[in-house]
Amino acid sequence: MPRSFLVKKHINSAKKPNYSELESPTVFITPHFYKGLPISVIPQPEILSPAAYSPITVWTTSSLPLSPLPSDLSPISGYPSSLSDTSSSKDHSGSESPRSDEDERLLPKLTDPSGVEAEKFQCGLCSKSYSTYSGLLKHKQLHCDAQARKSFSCKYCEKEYVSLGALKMHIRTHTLPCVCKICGKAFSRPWLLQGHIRTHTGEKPFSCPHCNRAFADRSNLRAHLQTHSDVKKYQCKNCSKTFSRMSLLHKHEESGCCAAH
DNA sequence: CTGGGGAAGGGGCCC
DNA sequence: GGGGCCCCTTCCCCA
Repeated sequence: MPRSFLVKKHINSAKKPNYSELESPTVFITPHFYKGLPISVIPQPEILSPAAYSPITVWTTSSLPLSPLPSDLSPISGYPSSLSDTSSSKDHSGSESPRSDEDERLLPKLTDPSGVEAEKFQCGLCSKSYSTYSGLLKHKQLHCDAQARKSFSCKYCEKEYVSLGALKMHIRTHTLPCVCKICGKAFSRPWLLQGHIRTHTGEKPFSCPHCNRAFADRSNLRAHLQTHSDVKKYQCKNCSKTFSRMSLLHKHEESGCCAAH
């Protein structure tokens, strides 16, 4: 039985990214094709839209909450309403609604949680003030956002990145363009899919030099090699006991060793 | 309960 | 700048 607990499956439609909507050609790799063929991921036009890469708007009024932001302003437009739950990053609903007039009316209140109707909208970068939100928005788009383009925010979750490339890489974790043709599981990167396909083929290219065990994943071999080592890599600060894995050390600490000292 | 294996996520680096 | 790879980390399961 393959143990792929962490794979984002497309079986439950509630969490299934709509690939046709994303216009993202998926990458199908079968074991038959896998060997010898380079794996490429076709860029996804949808995620290259300006909305996906709107720079972070810097609010120095210290009053504007992170959420909700108007969809046409927020760099994270379209992400689920349950922001506080980080797991929601996997729950991209794809429901994007254009900002309504009501949203526009709500904006001044968002900038002023004190309850006092805000009269001014101040630019966090140059301190210029505007009587209307749209005025501030125009100003920022025309003058000041260029200074804020150091940051790129994901449209599906609240994560931010300093480079467009890093953001693109991250967005793949939402769009999952690499799909296993055998079982339909989707992955963010081709080599993740490759590793997954090894679970189907049984291929284990990473062999332990100390025993006859082989592994499909290099990191798992590395973890295994620790079991051959007398001195484990991860040591408890309290009892000096060593562990082959950090997760084991964490388990040990959580089990009460640290509390007992 | 502990240790280890399997599978996968994701950031960073290098070409 | 993009893709591939490396590495670390996490999670779950099982013996």
